[in-house]
Amino acid sequence: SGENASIWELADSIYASQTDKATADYHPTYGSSSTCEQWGEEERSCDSMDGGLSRSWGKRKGFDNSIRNKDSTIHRSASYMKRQRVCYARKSFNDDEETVPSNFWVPAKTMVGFGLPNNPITMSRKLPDAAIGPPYFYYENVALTPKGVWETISRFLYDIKPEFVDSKHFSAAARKRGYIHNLPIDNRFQLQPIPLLTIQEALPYTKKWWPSWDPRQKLNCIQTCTASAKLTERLRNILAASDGPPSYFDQQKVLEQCRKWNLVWVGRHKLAPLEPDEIEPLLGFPKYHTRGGGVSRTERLKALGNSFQVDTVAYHLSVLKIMFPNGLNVLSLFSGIGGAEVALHRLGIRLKNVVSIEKSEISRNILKNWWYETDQKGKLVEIADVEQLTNDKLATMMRTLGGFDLIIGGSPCNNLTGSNRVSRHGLEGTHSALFFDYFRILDAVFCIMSKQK
DNA sequence: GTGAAGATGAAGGCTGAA
DNA sequence: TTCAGCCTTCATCTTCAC
Repeated sequence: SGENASIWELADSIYASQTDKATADYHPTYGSSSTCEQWGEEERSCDSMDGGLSRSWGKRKGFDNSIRNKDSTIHRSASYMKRQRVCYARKSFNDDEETVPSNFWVPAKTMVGFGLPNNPITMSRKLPDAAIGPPYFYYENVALTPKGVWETISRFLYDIKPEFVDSKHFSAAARKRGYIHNLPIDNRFQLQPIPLLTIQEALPYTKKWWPSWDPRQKLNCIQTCTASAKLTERLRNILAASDGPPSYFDQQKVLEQCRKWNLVWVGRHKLAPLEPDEIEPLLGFPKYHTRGGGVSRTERLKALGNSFQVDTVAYHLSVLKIMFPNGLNVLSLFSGIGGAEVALHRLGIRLKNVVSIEKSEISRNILKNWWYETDQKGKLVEIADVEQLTNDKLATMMRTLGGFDLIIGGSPCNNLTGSNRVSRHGLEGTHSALFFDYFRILDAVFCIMSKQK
């Protein structure tokens, strides 16, 4: 700790102190003047809409202005990414060395973000001028990316530093994610009912069969793949082979698979993976949210594995309720099965107009079904391809709707997650490069709305 | 064509002992 | 302070049965 400590170190420290019921008297200021200057405040101006990148794209430190006039796909080129990396290296050694700790971008171990419902942290943060809303935006992705990814994301998103949160604080399952947003952080509140925080509470039928030698209280991160029936059968045979408790060796072998595949105890010697109906409430969705419409179990699991943890996101979005008593116009990018929409709805925030961009037809149908089932009064516009949302279309749409109050989404993590053994290529990866479309659209919205003021 | 099953590790944070 | 060992991770691809 100390003056040079990162906000997460401070948050960690405070959280630990509060957990220990010790007196904590920290009032750290996020982005104090020195830090803010170091990270640069960019002039918010919008001279033109060429490519919609005028607000900050061409003004990134060390960024080649010639790039901004090229096709939007240019940002995915290897040379561009190389330039970015060089830019970062230079900046980190020259500009920020003194004020930004070397581990600044490492998520703090407890991952409590700017506090939790039962342990709110009293702090204020000063956003860079260019980032101050409205409109408000909220960006999400996996916390444990290859090195350098969050620095890049943060730099594009107006130098706002990410808030890392593990959803194990909101759920019985872990989900380590980073969030960058320009929302206020005071007076957040939690969704009701308060979620059940242990496996045995969330899945009470497992309690009867849970052996004393399985110490798990929390599930690991819910992913897109699931264990096969044959694997659980093999584990059953191992366990059934011994009369009494299994040997220590067998216990460790079984526990390794339990952790790897998030297996739970459903009978004597019987383990099973989580079913979609069980995952939905763990992630804060209504039960059967992804059911129906001919969606297979595999597709449901994949869609759920790619979604938000609703309680976590809703806690961050809760500050919008008092700010927008009449509801919100939402631009939802990479919507998936509608984690953002469900979070806002559960918070009691009216959805006036939602423009949703989602590639998967299955996910679009799930969101559409939820929209009608919950009797939404607003209008839902679904778009399949993010690249089809050109800046001209965006401008037209915003004129019709009166602008957006919230731009929210988590871009694909396929090339960032540690689970990917084949193509963990960072933001250069085919899927994860779509982050730059998130930025392109966000920046265009900022520009259009600043013109309208 | 569709869905299930199985094979495919590296990266990076955390921890505790030296 | 260092380092070995431990742990976790919004996945991808091929094969095979139906």
